[in-house]
Amino acid sequence: MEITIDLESPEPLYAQLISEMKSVIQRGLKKPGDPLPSIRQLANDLDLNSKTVAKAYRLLERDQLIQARGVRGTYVHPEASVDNSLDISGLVTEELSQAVRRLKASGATESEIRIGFSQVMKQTS
Amino acid sequence: MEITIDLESPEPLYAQLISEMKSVIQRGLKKPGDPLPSIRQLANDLDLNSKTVAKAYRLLERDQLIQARGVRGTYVHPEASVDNSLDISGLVTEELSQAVRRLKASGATESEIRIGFSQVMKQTS
DNA sequence: ATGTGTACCATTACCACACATGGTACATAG
DNA sequence: CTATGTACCATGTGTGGTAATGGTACACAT
Repeated sequence: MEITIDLESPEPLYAQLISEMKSVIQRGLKKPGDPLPSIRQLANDLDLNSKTVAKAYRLLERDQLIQARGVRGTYVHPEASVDNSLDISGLVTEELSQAVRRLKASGATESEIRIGFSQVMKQTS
Repeated sequence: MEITIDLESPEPLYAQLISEMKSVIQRGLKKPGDPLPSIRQLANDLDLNSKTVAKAYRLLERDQLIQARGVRGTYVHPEASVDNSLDISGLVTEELSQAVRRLKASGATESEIRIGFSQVMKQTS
């Protein structure tokens, strides 16, 4: 699986793992339908906690790059888009920067925007 | 000025002061054009730091509730709207909750939204 | 000269959050 | 029976931001 994790990097471990997995899939080392190592297996190989690997798998699945078939294991998504069309991270940045730009134009302070944001996140949770 | 500040409250001191000032103005205890105590004076009376009072005054002025005439003191804004029409705080909440709602509908996690938000705030500053 | 609003510099304390870890448990396909 | 993904419980650590403090300085109206 040619995956390396740098414990010294400021980049979160789960994020590193996501990048590595994306790279493996997009370079064709693993093709749609191919089985992937189990969470516990990969955690053991990379010397990571299983929860960390599970988090990476969970996000990769939501981005349509892998497919968790429950008890039957995890596989590369049958329609894994090499150019991930639904880039949720980019969507988040886009949507939020528009909102922030509008608010600043209305005279809102950065502090107020931060405070309002945390309030909104408290309510909706 | 009948203003009380609760040092034990989780509510920030400057926020408490803003609420109290709004109450005083909207109840008509201070009418448009009336002079207000100076920053240092009020800070001394309430036993607060002058920077804290200055912060409250600064935000109140931006909301058109008071009017700072520089060296000549601070006064209740001539057109202090009892129902503050340009409620920036409300605008912030409105705009942000819409954005958050859209993002959640797209499958974004609360964590991702928080991360994206802080990234946006870093860039725009 | 005095007091005004304002603008910098800085530090301290606190709190929320992300990150990562560990343990346990469950239903189920093989 | 074994291993799978998943879901809870919990803990510790580090980081970043807010809040509040203090000091100093400036231009200026009275």
